[in-house]
Amino acid sequence: MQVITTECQTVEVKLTGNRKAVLLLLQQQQRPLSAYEIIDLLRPQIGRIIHPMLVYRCLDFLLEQHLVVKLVSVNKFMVLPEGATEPGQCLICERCQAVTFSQSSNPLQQQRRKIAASGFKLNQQPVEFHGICQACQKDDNK
Amino acid sequence: MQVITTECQTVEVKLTGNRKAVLLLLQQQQRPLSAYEIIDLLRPQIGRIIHPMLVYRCLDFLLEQHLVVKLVSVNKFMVLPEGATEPGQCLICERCQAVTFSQSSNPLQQQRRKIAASGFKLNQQPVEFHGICQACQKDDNK
DNA sequence: CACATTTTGTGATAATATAACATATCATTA
DNA sequence: TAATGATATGTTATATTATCACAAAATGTG
Ligand SMILES: [Zn+2]
Ligand SMILES: [Zn+2]
Ligand SMILES: [Zn+2]
Ligand SMILES: [Zn+2]
Repeated sequence: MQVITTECQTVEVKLTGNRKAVLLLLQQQQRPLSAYEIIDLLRPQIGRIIHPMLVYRCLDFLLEQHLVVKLVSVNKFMVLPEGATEPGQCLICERCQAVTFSQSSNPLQQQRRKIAASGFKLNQQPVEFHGICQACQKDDNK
Repeated sequence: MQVITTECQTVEVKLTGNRKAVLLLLQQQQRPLSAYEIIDLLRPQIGRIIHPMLVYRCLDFLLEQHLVVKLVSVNKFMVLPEGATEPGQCLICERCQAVTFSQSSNPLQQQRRKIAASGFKLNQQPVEFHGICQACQKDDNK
């Protein structure tokens, strides 16, 4: 057993070797990774072929523990940045794929409460907004 | 050339046979379909094998024209329901996969303005919220 | 018509994700 | 400690979603 302190909670979880490796990688990278990027980055560390199933199973576990979030619109996984409270929001640039995570701001929290009041039970994953980031807009004007 | 009147605009587009078939199917079904569901449903109508590429190309065109929206978190495509103004929001049930489209309500519009003011240029696709619908919650309590 | 542009047809392949089943490890208690 | 059940891992195969590449056909324009 091992105590993990995250932004939103202190969890006591059985963090086996594989699960720890996936979590550490995501913590090091501080950016969203696809399952297959995780496989490629982990192979040198672990020193043998890693099957997709193994990584997906680790990710499922880490998602259940709220240690990791999935960006469902781009099929990538990330740890919550330092100091983040759930569930937050992400701005995803469709040009450069940059992802900016931030806390849910007031209107979004209000929207979530409104949805909850209607009887729909929201999950705890970030809401994903898609568009073009400021940098890419500037590039377009050149 | 052909004039199409949608919820948000009247577009004059060249709607070729394939594109028309995909659009009509989505209009008939009034629910989100995956590209491969579209292929399966279209085959009997068209009478020959339809390649994925063909369907994805039609969908790309219809997306560009804002005749269709993509639910990026579940890889499905739908026409906007009668009377919808863009960009709207969707509630997606993770248990039964039911999708409920609705207009962006006030707090969400406010949130969108806030994001726009920060310099991020949002696209016109619906924002997708995930959770468990009321019906599935009731089922769980049995 | 000649020519450029757009659309279509088609095969191959990439990227993402799960099913199924055998084996191994861990936890509980007889 | 040995038996047992629960959990985790290893592995192969397969399902699902999406794009690349290139040739042929249709369409628009002067
Ligand atoms: Zn949490
Ligand atoms: Zn960008
Ligand atoms: Zn539109
Ligand atoms: Zn449901």
